[in-house]
Amino acid sequence: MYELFFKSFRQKVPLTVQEETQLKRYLTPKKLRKKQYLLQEGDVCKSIAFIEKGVLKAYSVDEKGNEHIIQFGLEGWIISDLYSFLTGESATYNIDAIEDSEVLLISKSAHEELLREMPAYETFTRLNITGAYLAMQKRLTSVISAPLKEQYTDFIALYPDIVQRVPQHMIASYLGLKPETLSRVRQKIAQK
Amino acid sequence: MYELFFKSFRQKVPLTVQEETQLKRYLTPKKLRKKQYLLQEGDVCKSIAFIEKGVLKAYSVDEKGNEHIIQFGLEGWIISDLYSFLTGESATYNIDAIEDSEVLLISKSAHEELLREMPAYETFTRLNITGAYLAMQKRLTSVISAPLKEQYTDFIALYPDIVQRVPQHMIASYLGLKPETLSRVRQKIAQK
DNA sequence: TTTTTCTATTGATTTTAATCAACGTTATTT
DNA sequence: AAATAACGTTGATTAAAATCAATAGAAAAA
Repeated sequence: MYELFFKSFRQKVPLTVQEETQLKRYLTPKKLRKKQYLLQEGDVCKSIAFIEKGVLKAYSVDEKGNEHIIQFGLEGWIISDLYSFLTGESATYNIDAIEDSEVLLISKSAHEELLREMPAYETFTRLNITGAYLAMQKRLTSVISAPLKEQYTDFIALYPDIVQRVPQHMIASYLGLKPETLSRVRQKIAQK
Repeated sequence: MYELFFKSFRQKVPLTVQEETQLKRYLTPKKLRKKQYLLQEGDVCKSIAFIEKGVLKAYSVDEKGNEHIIQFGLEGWIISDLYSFLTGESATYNIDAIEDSEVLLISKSAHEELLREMPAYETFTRLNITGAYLAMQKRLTSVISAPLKEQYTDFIALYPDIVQRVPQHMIASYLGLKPETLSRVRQKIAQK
């Protein structure tokens, strides 16, 4: 249940056995059924979730009821409404499971204590957020500059596993377009 | 020349006088004329820049020669091609000055040494990148979900100072649309 | 199994943004 | 002061994506 978390941690920062034992006490495992919410818009985000197994999505819903997916999360990724988590304001995103999933939760108090008391955890956090920032910057660059076809081909090149496991209309939502449009983009790509 | 940097630092993390003195040795001030490059695509990004004065922009250029602005930087902000800085690969962004500007440069070796030796600096870095992440996430949400009018009104509400100091066609570029289109969006907003 | 829901595709039409071109104004340079 | 470059706007046209509607297959639930 904790293997992936510690593997991922050690890849970034060395960790002693004592630290691992200590750290484990701060983690709360949770299982999610497909479609189950981890967080609902309006609630306060009480924890960061490390994904041990499964696929989740974070998304907002507009006035018309359309979902806009801001992030997918797979095994080894972290998912959360970070703004809500850090500020205590109510969440603007929903998070739910696309498949049956298992996550490790780190509560706010756990997070703060770990940051204060375990330097390795701060480094782990810094590296995680840096990686997330770089990934998002790449995505944003693509959205504002690349034509649709490239955006989609870039996406499948970068995240082939997501394409396998997630329905197309969700990928369309992630790319900021309608399912019909993505279907047509795919058709055009296939012709060549 | 260093006031804003230390003010910004102290707002995030407490800093002793000794630490401040030590830190100052790692900072290299640099003045930039309007239009002067801080970084050119293809070069390796050798430093992070803290902006003491002025306005800069980071942007990519596509095959057709169009600029796509990924980030503006004002006083108190940090600007860099972080991916290039961290990996040593050549930069995909250009950075140049929109106004005459003054920046403080932190080289890669300085950055690494500070991270190793000064815990306050790691915290400062973590908080900076977290803030940048949250700002970019908000922007990305807007790009994939909001209609153009809202994107623009959100932008002017969030960054009125940028609107004052930066030509409109650059704001269009930042929003991922053509200057003519932004002009028409503004016209429609004004009618109401 | 049968029903229901979810999913991807296609067609016709409307809406939206890009493109191409021209123009007047304001800033910079020389 | 004159010349040049940069900037913002407007118009006409083309291209791209959203919308509305219908359909068929696949997956999940009853």
